[in-house]
Amino acid sequence: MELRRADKIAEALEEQIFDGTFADGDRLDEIRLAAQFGVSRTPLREAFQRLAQSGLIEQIPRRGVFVRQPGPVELMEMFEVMAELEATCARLAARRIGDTALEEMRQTNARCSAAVQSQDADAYYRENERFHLILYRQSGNGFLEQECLRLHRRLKPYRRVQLRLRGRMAQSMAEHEAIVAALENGDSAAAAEAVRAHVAVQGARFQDLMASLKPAAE
Amino acid sequence: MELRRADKIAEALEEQIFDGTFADGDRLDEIRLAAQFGVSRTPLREAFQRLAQSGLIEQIPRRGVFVRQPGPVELMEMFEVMAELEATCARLAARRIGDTALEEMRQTNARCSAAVQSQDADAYYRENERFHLILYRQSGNGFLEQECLRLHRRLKPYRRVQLRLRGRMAQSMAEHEAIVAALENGDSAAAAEAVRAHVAVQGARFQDLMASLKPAAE
DNA sequence: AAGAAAAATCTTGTATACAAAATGCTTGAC
DNA sequence: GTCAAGCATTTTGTATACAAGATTTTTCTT
Repeated sequence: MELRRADKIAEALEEQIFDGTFADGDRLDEIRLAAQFGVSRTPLREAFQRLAQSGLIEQIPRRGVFVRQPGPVELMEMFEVMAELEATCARLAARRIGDTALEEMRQTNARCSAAVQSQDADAYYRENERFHLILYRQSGNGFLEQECLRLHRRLKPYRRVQLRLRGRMAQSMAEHEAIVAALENGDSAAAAEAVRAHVAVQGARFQDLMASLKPAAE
Repeated sequence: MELRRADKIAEALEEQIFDGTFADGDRLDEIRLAAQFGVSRTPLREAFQRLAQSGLIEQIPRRGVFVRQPGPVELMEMFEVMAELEATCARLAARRIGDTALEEMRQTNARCSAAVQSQDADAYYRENERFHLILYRQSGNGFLEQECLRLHRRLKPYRRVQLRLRGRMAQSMAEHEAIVAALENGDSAAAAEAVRAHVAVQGARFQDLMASLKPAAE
């Protein structure tokens, strides 16, 4: 990456968009924000470009940049794609994963389990993320891994909301074990299907997600 | 999008990277290129950022930007992801596609067929692209469609190379028909598998692709 | 008073000027 | 002659100044 400063600004703005400081449709004022960050317009505009490429803001020529929060439909679409990408990871990983990585997943799962027992949502969140990152890596496809990370990051605040739901942690946990089992057996189809079901937002979870919009603070 | 000028520059540079004007590892000189395009460094740097986000160049802080052509491994990985994304489109489209879109695909295929008969590679390329764009759209998932378009665009020069191979047009044509047939039957699994096989680069095609690197001019 | 046209203001897009860091070159010492 | 240190040059990153388009306000006409 190029600019330490623009990077930090982009990250900060991203956070503020996620946590609801900026609502959908809000215009981001270059001058105001530049003053706020204590920099000139130049690095700020560079940050804008990154956010635009991530889809978080929309740049309209000669008009300015506007926050673009995903609506229910787009959110569902993103989760659908996430489920498919991760399912692909699982399908590939079932053939490519090694013993050490499998063991790592089991250990991560054990820590997940401990978090469920102690009702430690933060710990669960951390270990759950770790589980998924391992899955991406074990696809053996670096490009796929990067794409997964990108979308994973984008959906972060919404996933967090979901985990808050009662019973979701335990269910998620059980699904993790099914995934590991399928990977152990080298069963590509089963692994893919288990991951798809784990990630997809459907039925009751869809309603829950809808009820939680706009997203709560990180 | 924001900047008409930076956009044009980004596009032009992209073309030059694709067509081999800039080789892997080449440094892109801001001042030189700015003069060449008749603009200042500012819009040029904005163009750089876009290319960096697309993965075409790498920006190293305080060092400059360098062309980053994908190597064989990364290319294979990208095709693998493309195959999966398109397979997902097919799986979803099998349930969601309507009669008018199916008819459109058949007509596009007919024009493909005509292009094969007249050995018109350009026409085939055009209609083949159209076929895939319809598939993306018919997934019924706008986000997925956009992601597919992004990667499709990125792989454009390499796909073009492949079509030049003898017999590939006819084979591709037959695969298109299998895809349409599966979609007509509403057979999600078959449609996904047909598309995966159509897009994936494996066996002999892998060797051909490797032999064609670096990519030839558009 | 209402609507339209024109001017003033504000905001974005671009160019240039300035600052800081990295590279390369020169010079000196061993 | 070679290596290192310091200086000069080049190049990136940032700030500011300038230009052009968009918006708003004001004023004039009907």
